[in-house]
Amino acid sequence: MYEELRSELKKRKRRITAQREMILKIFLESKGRHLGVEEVCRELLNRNIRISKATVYRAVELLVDLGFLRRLNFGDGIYRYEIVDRSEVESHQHVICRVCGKIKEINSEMVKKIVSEISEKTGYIIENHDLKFYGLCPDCKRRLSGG
Amino acid sequence: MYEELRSELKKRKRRITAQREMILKIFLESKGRHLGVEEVCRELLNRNIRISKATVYRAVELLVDLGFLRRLNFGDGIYRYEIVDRSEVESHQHVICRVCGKIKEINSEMVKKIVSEISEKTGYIIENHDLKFYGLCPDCKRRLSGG
DNA sequence: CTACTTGCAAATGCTTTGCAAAATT
DNA sequence: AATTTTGCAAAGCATTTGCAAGTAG
Repeated sequence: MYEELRSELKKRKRRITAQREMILKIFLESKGRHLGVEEVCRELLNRNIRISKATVYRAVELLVDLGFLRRLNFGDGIYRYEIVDRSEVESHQHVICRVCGKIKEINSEMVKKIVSEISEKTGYIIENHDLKFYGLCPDCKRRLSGG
Repeated sequence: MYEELRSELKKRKRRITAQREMILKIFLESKGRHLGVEEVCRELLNRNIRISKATVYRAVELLVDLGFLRRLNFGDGIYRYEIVDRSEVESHQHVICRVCGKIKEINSEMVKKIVSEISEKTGYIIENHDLKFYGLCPDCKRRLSGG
């Protein structure tokens, strides 16, 4: 993935820097997590690396542009990012527990159907989607009903 | 709807005020639109009513709590709100044009199926969802390909 | 009269930006 | 050497909050 980052940067005449590679590394090593800028900085500090917040903001924006990250918005006022897995054929959706905030990723078989239904009904070309489901995770369900 | 607002406010021992009713009125008269706080203030000013932004923020939060409004997040850093139509049996989804920003509401028949699929697969109790589809609307499609 | 609500201005919190110093090409 | 990137501090912007004055019950 680092090689791909380097070649993308070259293609766009942007520079290869240690900061950009480290930030991508954090995401590669945190698969399945959804990190905000603050958390990226914390992960970096855990590895004894200090990169300024401004640089992290600029790097994640660039990484989204280059297609390495996807920007997520769970409605808590913080933009979070996740790595885009290029081997992933299907998209995934997020299921979020309203009590503990835990996020599960799933892969519904129905999504392709829904997308073609919508594009037929509306005439839009659907390029992208953002599907979130909110509710109670099994643990919180148990905790709340069990006592 | 105003009567329902009054009775909900009474039930929760919150006060009935002209500001709260006016803000609800704006939404009732803007069905199908997705207003942010700034736009609500502008609509009020169009009617020669001045309500402070702080009050609008507090009112929409209350109206969401009471179930009259739904908070939306289209990822542009602004919370928008839409009226909750209680006669509406089905939920609706938003289809957003990435060029002109136009938002179409649709009602997919597949949503119920996807929700039950997800709740089976994950064990979550799904209470709510937020489904957005991004792409090109027919107009922008024509404009972009046609020249 | 009491408690809630409003409006203002200030504060907050995330994100962006200007600029000089540092790093890449 | 030229140009981009970084880090810092300041600015920006939507939203929230403290508080005195106003209003509903």
